[in-house]
Amino acid sequence: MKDSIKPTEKELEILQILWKDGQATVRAINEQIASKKEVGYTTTLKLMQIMHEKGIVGREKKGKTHIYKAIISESNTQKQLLDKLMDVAFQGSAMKLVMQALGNKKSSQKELDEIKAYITNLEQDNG
Amino acid sequence: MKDSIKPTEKELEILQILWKDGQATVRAINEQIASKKEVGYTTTLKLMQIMHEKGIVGREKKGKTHIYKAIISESNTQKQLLDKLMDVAFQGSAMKLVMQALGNKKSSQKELDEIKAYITNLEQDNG
DNA sequence: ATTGAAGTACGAATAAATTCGTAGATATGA
DNA sequence: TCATATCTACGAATTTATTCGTACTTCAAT
Repeated sequence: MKDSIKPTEKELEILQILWKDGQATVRAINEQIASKKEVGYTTTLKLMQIMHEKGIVGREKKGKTHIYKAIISESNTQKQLLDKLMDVAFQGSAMKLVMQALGNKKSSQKELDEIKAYITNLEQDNG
Repeated sequence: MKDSIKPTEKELEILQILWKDGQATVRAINEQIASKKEVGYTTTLKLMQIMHEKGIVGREKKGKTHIYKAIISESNTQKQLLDKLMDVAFQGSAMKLVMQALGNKKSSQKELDEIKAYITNLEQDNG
């Protein structure tokens, strides 16, 4: 559970793809990223090598190619990032953060209902 | 409403103090920051000068001293940061973010109730 | 007027993140 | 086998953020 690594912004972009697809080659990831904004293949490669050094991703050799997958979990990473954001921008208050997030966006009735249900559930867990 | 400036982490630390206190001198801010972690006066000064150049903070001369205050609003900045986090870590879903935030922390009954009330309120606005 | 404490401006060192070129290794099909 | 397309490794340039030293200015108290 010790997961105090903080991925940089570009690293997160890669992680999101890995979380979504389960695993991927450098080329596959580079293609997805480059479809939004031009970026060289070796740039992505280097990033992934660094992430590997840091222990953020694992890899396995298949022929001459490496197949990567995320080592740190999505939810754990999300938790870390939320905690940090709470700290640096919401005076440490999770509630302020949640309210701002809810207010931000026109949420659909369905989404709001889901959240209420989720909260009710939390309350039951709490006792 | 145009507020597309993205403060860095250290800038945010300063902004939080300005939002909290309304206004402050470099010295006052440096003292608050330095109480957590040693940092030179001119470091804070430089940061605030840069923020001034960027238009993040305004200042007014009082004697030989500048009195600073935030130009960008707290809630607008929070919104930007949340949007970005949603993008880079929650596959763009506000709901995922909110649920994760709620689940993160043992929230008190009272806090959860506040949120439910807030949601009910939103629903009434919507429909 | 002089001096010292406290301010500002500014250049530059350092650190961290991002980007990419080049060299060399490896599989594959002609 | 040999050419070539596709990989990896790695050094290094660039960019952005952070930190601080030094020089100069300004106010206030003697």
